[in-house]
Amino acid sequence: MATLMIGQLAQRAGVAASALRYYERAGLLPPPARSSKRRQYDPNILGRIRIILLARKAGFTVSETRAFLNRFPVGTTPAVRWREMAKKKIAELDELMAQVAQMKAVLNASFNCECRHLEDCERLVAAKNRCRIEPNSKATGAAKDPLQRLRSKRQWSW
Amino acid sequence: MATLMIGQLAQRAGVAASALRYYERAGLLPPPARSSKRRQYDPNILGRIRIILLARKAGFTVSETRAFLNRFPVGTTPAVRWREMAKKKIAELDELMAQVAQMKAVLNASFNCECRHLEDCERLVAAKNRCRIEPNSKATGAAKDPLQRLRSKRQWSW
DNA sequence: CTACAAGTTAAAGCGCGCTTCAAGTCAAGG
DNA sequence: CCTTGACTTGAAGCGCGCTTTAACTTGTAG
Repeated sequence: MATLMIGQLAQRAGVAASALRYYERAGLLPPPARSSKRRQYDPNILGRIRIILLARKAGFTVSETRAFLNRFPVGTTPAVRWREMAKKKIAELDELMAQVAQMKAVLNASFNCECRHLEDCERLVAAKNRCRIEPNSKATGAAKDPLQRLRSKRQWSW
Repeated sequence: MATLMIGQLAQRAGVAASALRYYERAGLLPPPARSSKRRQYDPNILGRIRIILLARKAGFTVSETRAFLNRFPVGTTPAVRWREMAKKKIAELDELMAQVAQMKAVLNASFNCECRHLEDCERLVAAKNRCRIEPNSKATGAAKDPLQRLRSKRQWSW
């Protein structure tokens, strides 16, 4: 019955209050009622938040999640919306998997040489021999942004 | 014999001149000789550039690539350096694969409901029934940053 | 009445790998 | 001499998903 303030809602949903404000700005959450400027949430909104988090877990961007929520013709059932978007997302994920597999191939196939110094490798590479063996060096046409980011901590002070 | 200006080198290496300057600042490429402020490259540097690009293709960050090039005890052979770093990177890639697999699982298992409206799903979710089925909802302890980015073009004007 | 906790906004920050821009320098060709 | 084009630098920009900060307002407890 009682409405929730943003902090309480955030706690129940397991996200930061700032994230909820962000979702509101981004059009994922409807602007709630206010009591003297403060947001007063109907507890039912938790269902929606959980769906948003589910979409994020599935790999959808915020923008895609917004599309899922409000960009389909009215009457389109959630299941239909989801299946349509999931299909595309799965295709993207499959391509990502392929790129990752390619990286692993490069990791395993390169520098199986016995050069003592990097300079030797450089010369071999230049001479088209291999120190590396890019498994199949036919133009793979990889996306410019292979994946990017598995980053842990930064350091720029070497 | 003739030295190369940055534009020519960039063309031969298949990268942008700005990238070469960036690599220099980042410590991947040694500062070349200069003729009236302009960089004059020994063509042999191409070997090094190709190695840098190979490392990037393998999924190493710029910082990791720098480590590969100059952070090992002198005398460590390229092969040993590579294998050590590749081992860690492969572990990271495997975790990424696992996360992607998890996403696919969520994509396939969710919204297999027959709700007509999202509100129905929200209520079901709230009632702990499922519209979604997170396959095994035991705490998976996923990293906060699942993967991120498969982004195509932006739009923020919805 | 006075603190304090929690809310509010707009704007800036982060991380990564470059790219792009502004403003200037310089060499060679006509 | 003047143009043209390639180079130079430092700083800022991009994209994403929030978080953080600064500066302020409010309700509530004591």
